[in-house]
Amino acid sequence: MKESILNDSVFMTLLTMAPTRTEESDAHMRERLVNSLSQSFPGSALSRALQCMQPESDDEEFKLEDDILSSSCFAELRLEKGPIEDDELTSLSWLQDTNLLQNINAEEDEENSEGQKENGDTKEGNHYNQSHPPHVPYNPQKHVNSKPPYSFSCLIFMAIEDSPQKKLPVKDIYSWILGHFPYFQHAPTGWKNSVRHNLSLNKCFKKVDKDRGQSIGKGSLWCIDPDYRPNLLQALRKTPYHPYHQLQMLANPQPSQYSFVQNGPKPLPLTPRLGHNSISPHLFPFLSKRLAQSNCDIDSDIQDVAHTLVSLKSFSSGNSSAKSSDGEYSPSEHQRMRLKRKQRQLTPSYHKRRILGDIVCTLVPSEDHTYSVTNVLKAPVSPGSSIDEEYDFGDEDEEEEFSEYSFNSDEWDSADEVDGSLPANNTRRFVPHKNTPEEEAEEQKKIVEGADALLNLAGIKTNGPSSPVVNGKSARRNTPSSLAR
DNA sequence: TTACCTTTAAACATCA
DNA sequence: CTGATGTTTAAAGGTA
Repeated sequence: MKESILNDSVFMTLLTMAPTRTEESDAHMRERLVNSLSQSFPGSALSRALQCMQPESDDEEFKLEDDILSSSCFAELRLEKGPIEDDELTSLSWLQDTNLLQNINAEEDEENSEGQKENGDTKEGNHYNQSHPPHVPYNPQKHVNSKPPYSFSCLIFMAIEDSPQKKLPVKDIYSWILGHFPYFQHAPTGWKNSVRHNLSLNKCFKKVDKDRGQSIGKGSLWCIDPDYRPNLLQALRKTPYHPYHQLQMLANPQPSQYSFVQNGPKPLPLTPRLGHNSISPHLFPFLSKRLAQSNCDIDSDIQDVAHTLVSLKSFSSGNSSAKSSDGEYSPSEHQRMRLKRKQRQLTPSYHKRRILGDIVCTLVPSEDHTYSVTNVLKAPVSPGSSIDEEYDFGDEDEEEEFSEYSFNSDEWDSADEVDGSLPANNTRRFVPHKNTPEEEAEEQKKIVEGADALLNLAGIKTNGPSSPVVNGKSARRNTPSSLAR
């Protein structure tokens, strides 16, 4: 299954989080990073690229082979090792985490320890209702004592989606859950109440009008409200053990996973176990098929972003004239436009409403599948985040292309609003925003800094602007939210 | 701290 | 009448 995107957060992180290491630790880190990643992802483009990226000397500026990066580390990494959940890439600290360089090839140890833990559970008594440990891939058939990491909404959604008719009576929803999540066979009976409670209160589910000729006995058939189906898909996508979660273990190691004990770091696996948690066609024949249909290929986004960043960096660092006398960076207009386009596509306001197949990407959890979710799809536009403003390049030609998704909340013509609430049809007018030359210069500077950051993260020395260093760590780690402030 | 979300429990009504 | 189903309310815990 080909999925996942390099989302706005990732992009913003790459653009803004300039890694800062000392020269000594930089070379050391690079070497260890290459070694560890080569083991974790043998033969991957990432490994090859990292191998190629080892500079011959510290003072020799490393030349990046565009095709290596653009062809692309991210893309192949995802294809080989499974797609990556959006949020997982937001933290690139794992690249700098020295723990990453340790404890390779300990997967079997964890499997064993997990097995021992489970045995211990049985010895010590059942631990039902325990949440599944975050660092262990969840297998519903295996971890029968662990409470599934899915909300009841997701369970119901999966059950209904996994049915041929996409509608089920409560009884069959029970059966599906019991069949796919044996945990509930021994769980307290209250879960059925919870299922009914969810069906009743959650707006994502609705009863099918009873067909007179079709008697199913007591009760009604339940189905997914088409308006909210994308939200449920998105919620499912965000669950911790969704197939796109695999690199989470690498990207955001749980504290317990890498916690140091007195005798040193406990060896725990870093090698991703991919495919463990996939929506298995075997377990979920209809669901897996439908989810697959809901995905889209956005590899080109990532490749374009990487390629454009490299090109921009190459331009700015390799061509001294790229920086004009007044301090403004002048990347080629073409590249700038491409980057802008990608940037816009990856900004929250774009993503907030960007529909990937059937998946609507929301940043607000309440828009996923909550009881109170309102008119998410019926309101295709909403006030954009200030990130858009921050990264609005003010190009009018491009504005038209993206005005549907990105806009500034301050720029709304609020004539339709009476008391701050959206008008009934949620239609609002957009007034294009124009940046001042100063803003544009600042944004261009950020692009170059971002390219620097990306290359630095890959262990490539650059001559570009860098962030201040404080104790070996970046003095300022920008996040999309901090940028928005 | 607050607001919101999710889960759980419970009471009650309706229906087959 | 019984049990399944559906609705509603409330409380507790988690999270942003």
